[in-house]
Amino acid sequence: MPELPEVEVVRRGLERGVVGRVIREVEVSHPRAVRRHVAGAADFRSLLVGRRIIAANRRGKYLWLALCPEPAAGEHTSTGAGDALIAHLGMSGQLLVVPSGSPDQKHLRVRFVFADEGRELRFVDQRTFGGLAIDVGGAQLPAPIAHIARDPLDPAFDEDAVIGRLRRRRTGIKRALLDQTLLSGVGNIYADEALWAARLHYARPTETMNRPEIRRLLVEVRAVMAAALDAGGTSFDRLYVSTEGVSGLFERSLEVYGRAGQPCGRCGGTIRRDAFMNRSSFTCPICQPPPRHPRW
DNA sequence: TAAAATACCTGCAGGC
DNA sequence: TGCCTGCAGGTATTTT
Repeated sequence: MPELPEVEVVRRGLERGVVGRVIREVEVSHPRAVRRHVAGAADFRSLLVGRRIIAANRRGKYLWLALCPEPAAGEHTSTGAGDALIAHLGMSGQLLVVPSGSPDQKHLRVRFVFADEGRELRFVDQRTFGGLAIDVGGAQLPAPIAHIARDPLDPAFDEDAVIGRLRRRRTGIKRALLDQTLLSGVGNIYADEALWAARLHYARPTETMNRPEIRRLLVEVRAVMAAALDAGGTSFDRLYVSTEGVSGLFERSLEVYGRAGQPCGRCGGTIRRDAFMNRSSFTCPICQPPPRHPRW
């Protein structure tokens, strides 16, 4: 599932594969893929044809391609300054840069053809939780994602401010980690991995945590994300791949996620799976004992 | 106002 | 073989 490291791998692939190129044609084959573009698929297409991509950016798990304010010569009318093509991969979205003419993927939703007739950009999404949209004038930071907090790998991440906000919450620590308005980029996999590394149970009430404890947790969040980034991300069932279609290798390094019934690599305890927020949490019951007064 | 619950989706595994 | 159920989970929306 794409979390911050996976999305960053994709962003780097887009930087290599599509930045600097002019879009010649856009085919939307599944309207749900552009449902967040309320003006519809035809408008989506008309805003993109003739535009040059000038940057590939990321905030948390959102990506956006900044578009040149001026259209390419002889092509479409400009819509004004710096629009943005926003992308979210959801659970199963892929942005692939592939040779034009290569066979369509089963769940191909949107195809981008470029004026240079080189490789195509394809948005492929099995479960259609992801999607694309245009934000007019949003090249710097699109309005629909302005509420997303900075991630722990962002140089402008304000750790002291995040610790303060986290301690004012009245909820469980994992819920807080997954709240993208508090800090972004953390999903179910890396939340479980970082909590294991910090020896914290997911139901630990945030208001009982002191500053050094939260700081130590954020160190582990950063460490697990950086290691995953080095490995090219985590892939399950090939639902996450890079823009070149390559799976990540971090699954081999997971300590708890998806390892219910197996021994903890630190203490030998048996890793357990609990239902949590309509999904799963994996913990070592010895390294991560539940708190006396849990907040789920 | 904050926190929690729910809806949105498809493919697959497992049980019967 | 075919049907059914549960599960995967990020985000927006609704409810408490």
